[in-house]
Amino acid sequence: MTEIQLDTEKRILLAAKNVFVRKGFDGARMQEIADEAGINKALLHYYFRSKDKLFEAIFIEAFSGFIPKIAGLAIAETTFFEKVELIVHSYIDMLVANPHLPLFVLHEIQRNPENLVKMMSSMGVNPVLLGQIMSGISKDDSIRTIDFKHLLANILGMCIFPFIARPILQSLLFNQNKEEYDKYLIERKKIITEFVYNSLKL
Amino acid sequence: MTEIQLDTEKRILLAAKNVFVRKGFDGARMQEIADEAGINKALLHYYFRSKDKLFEAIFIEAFSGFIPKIAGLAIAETTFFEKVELIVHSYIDMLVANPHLPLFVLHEIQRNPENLVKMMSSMGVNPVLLGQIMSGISKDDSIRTIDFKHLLANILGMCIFPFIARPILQSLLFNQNKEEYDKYLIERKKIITEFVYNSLKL
DNA sequence: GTCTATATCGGGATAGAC
DNA sequence: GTCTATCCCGATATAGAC
Repeated sequence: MTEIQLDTEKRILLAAKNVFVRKGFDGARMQEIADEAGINKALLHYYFRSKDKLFEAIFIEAFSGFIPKIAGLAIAETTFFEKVELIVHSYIDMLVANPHLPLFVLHEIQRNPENLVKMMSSMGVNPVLLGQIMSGISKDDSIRTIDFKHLLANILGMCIFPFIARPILQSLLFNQNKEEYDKYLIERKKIITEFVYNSLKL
Repeated sequence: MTEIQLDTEKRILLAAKNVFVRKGFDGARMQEIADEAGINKALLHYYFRSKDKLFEAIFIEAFSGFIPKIAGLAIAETTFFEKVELIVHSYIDMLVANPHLPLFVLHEIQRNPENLVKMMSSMGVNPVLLGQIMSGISKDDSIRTIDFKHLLANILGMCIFPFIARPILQSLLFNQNKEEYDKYLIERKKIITEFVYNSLKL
């Protein structure tokens, strides 16, 4: 992290992100955030008026990182399978760097579903945009026909699942060997790309 | 539910399951469980000594339903692809009936990872058993070679993801249309089966 | 801006009557 | 077994000195 001394607000946001992501909203304690930021509770309320407000600030940032950056890819001058490879690789790299992000986002999204739609549209993600990408794919006649909605869920599911289910899978498949599991996660970049390729090529 | 009047303990367990699954351990309130069971808080502590104990009882049941029943399939006298189809269909049917189960289990598994291994082995799920299934698959030379660990994550990921990410995807892909999303979930039984088939057949 | 001290409240747990 | 009343701690939030 190389924190040569960030200003207080930054330190709070960093600490809050760590604690909220690890514990969820209900499990997180203002005291723990204060400790991790090297300050006291009162100062948290000085910068952010309430726990809710602080959480909101964290969540927006986390959520935007979690939504796949597929918009840009829609226009890119590459083949369909190169796009898939790019999505899978960059997404898994992001997850390796932020392994607790998915479960955090998914859990808190259900706690407060109303805010979701607002955040989505404020981020420029909407069904219309996705419809355009959709039609772009079905035009490619070198691949098998597949509904974009299903393809998206397939790819994201295969990428995300091993991260959110890590405690189960690491025990079930690797006898709790952490290093082996990290290797497994990296392997999946190639595996998933090939899996999609084999399934859709004609 | 047709509850013509279950005995108190059953009513508590049912109410607790609903509340815990909806809110998670930290978010759940003993008061809310009591209300939903039609009793008061004190009686909860009479039947189950603490919130932790009550949760434990719920979680074991929920967790065992969540672990795929793949053990029996290992011996079944069917082709590989028929096994895949059977797993996908029965698993998605289970998820349709219990849509909140996955996120609940996944979240609480991280809250208390130590208990996990015990529960796994007490349920007879272990790497050795999975190793046997693994070798059973690689023997089948009518399919492309794939590491069972990756295939398992692929299938489970594709099945589970649309359920845990429902609030995002329903907004992103279906403009919040609930009925359309339910249809989409059912469609996935066929889609996933075919996706795996196309990817692995030779 | 940052601290200590304190108000306030919610929620898990218990006592004890019926 | 089931209830009401209460204890008690922990956690958010605020007051106010420096």
